[in-house]
Amino acid sequence: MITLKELSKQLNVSVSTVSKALNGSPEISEATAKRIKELAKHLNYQPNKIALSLKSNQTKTIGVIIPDILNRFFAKVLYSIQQEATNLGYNIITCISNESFEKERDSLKILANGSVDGFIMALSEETQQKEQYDHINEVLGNDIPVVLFDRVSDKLDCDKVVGNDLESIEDAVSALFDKGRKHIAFLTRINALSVGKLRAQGFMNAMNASGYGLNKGHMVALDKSKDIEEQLIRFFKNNPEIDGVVTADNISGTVAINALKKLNKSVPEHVSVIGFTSKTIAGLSEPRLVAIRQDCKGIGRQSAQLLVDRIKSKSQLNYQNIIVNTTLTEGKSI
Amino acid sequence: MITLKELSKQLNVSVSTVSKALNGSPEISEATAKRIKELAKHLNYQPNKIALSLKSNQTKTIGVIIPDILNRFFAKVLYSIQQEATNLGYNIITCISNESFEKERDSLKILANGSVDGFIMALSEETQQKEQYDHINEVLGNDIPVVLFDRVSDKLDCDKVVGNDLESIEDAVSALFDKGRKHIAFLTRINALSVGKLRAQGFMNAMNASGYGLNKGHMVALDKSKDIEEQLIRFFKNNPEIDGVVTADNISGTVAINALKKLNKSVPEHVSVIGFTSKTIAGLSEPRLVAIRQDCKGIGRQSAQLLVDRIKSKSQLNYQNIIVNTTLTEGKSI
DNA sequence: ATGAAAGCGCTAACAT
DNA sequence: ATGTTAGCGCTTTCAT
Repeated sequence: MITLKELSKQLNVSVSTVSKALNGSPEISEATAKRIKELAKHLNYQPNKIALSLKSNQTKTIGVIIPDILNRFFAKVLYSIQQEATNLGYNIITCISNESFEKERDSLKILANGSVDGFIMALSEETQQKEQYDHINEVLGNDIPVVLFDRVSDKLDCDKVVGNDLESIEDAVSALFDKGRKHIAFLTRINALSVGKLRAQGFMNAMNASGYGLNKGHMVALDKSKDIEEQLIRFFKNNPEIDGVVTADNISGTVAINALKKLNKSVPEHVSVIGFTSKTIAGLSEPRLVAIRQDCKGIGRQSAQLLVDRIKSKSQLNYQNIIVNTTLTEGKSI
Repeated sequence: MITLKELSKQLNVSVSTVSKALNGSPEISEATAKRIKELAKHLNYQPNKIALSLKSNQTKTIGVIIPDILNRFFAKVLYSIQQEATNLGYNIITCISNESFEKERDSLKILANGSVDGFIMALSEETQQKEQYDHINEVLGNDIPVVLFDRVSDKLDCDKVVGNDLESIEDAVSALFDKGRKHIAFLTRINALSVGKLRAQGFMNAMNASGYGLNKGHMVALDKSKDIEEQLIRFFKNNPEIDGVVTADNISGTVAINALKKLNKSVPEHVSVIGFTSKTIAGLSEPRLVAIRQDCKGIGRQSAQLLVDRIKSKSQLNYQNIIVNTTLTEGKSI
């Protein structure tokens, strides 16, 4: 690894001269500047990032903590964050909490030791259940900015980026009404999450606002530890009147289609189904699932921009709450 | 942020005394050590990572470069790397090359400026096509160790961790033979990749070794830019004798089942299908796809261990080539 | 136009 | 047992 010292030695000038020349300071004569730059290029000199960080007290890296990398939503947001961060001159350190409170807290603590300039994160499921946010407030209290996305909490005072979860489910239910469906089921595997609750609320709002009223028996909180398809088959058997399905998570929609098929109910002739998932997963079911799709790219981009703005402004005032719209993908399931 | 200096001031001792006390040096008397430790804990002192890195010339972080985060294989390996790295006291900085040579080269270059102690990476598709490895050899030449996994190259002299790609396809074809299948198709969307080539070779080996011989017309390199299902329907129509399918990538298996259904061929009665994918994706098809499954956890763990060993040993000798076995998942598609 | 020196936070060899 | 000092690689103020 080649350093300023090394360059200065080879050229018989001082370290500070080299530093200034390389940084384009007008103090240095053109002639020496040229010599220095040439040698630096020739030796492929790269400034030591660590030394720069120590000096400037900023690392130009962002800590990203996501609950689950196998979830396409988080994977896509992560990719988008990385793209935008790169554009803005930042690296990212990624930690996966695996929905665990402890892992989330530990990751936060480790990275808060000067390794990153700020955090972008979605709360783990366990954190949202416990409603314990001390670890995050401590970071915030240390003047390290945090941007929360998707999995957020009212109890936390910071910047946030979320989808329009509630409205998107309302719109989906409306779409089912438009197809003449009346007995609509709401399936969820994410009842414990903030977004899960919002989506459930959206369903209740839509049903209450309709003439048909809300039947709580048609809201199914699936047990993730058990076979989803079995649970759905049982539900559809016990509730044969169901002619429409809307789901809050990224897998129930596909499984619902399979379950209905096994009961000889065809989609969309007998039952219409709208899921909450990505285009790719929606394409794996037959017929193709109509899905509520998050703008992952938008969420990632906005989160990164918001955080970098916050890092640069150094102020902790006027926290923003950005809402990114969902879209309904094309499909054959309604 | 609280520093050693700050502690030393508050306790009226020197910085070095504080440092030694906190690091458990026997030079310091028990009494003062206790005082120091107590204040440190009380003030929640955390050693500054950046300063430590500058001093020790090691960052205790690993750069991980993967081609595609939406690919469950890479996502799982990434998670496993992170777990193992955490155990070994390392953080990870993740970069997603998005299958681009340039992005891969840039990421490597940025992180090689002292930001990481070593790399774990899978080559991007473009890199494997171009067979251009200068950027990696430069890093290696700088004595920064690199561990390659899955997407590797013979032209690169470094540690490697791969699955038993060739044998796993051979075994899958054998399993189809055992079911009485004779006209077996090989589907791939990853013909350009090193692993794709190995898997194709495995298919050819198996067919050649069998009494049935190899029909190259039964090997289909799918065009990723076009609709996969359409391509498959056309292929199955033109080759009605096909009674067995084995695939090299993580999505063709599911799509093949759907395509066969549309042609009123039932799986597994008329055609047997074995895919190359994760348990979760395999579970989304009806009937459940039998799949060759990589030991992602093993690959990640071994890669991390190998890299950390290499970092610690400081030697660049006796590169290892670790092979991690695949397994065949249960399903109903054969 | 160039260089010397201090300092970012830490460790460690070397005094005292 | 405690303190002084130098140095990791860099920037920057203050001489010269």
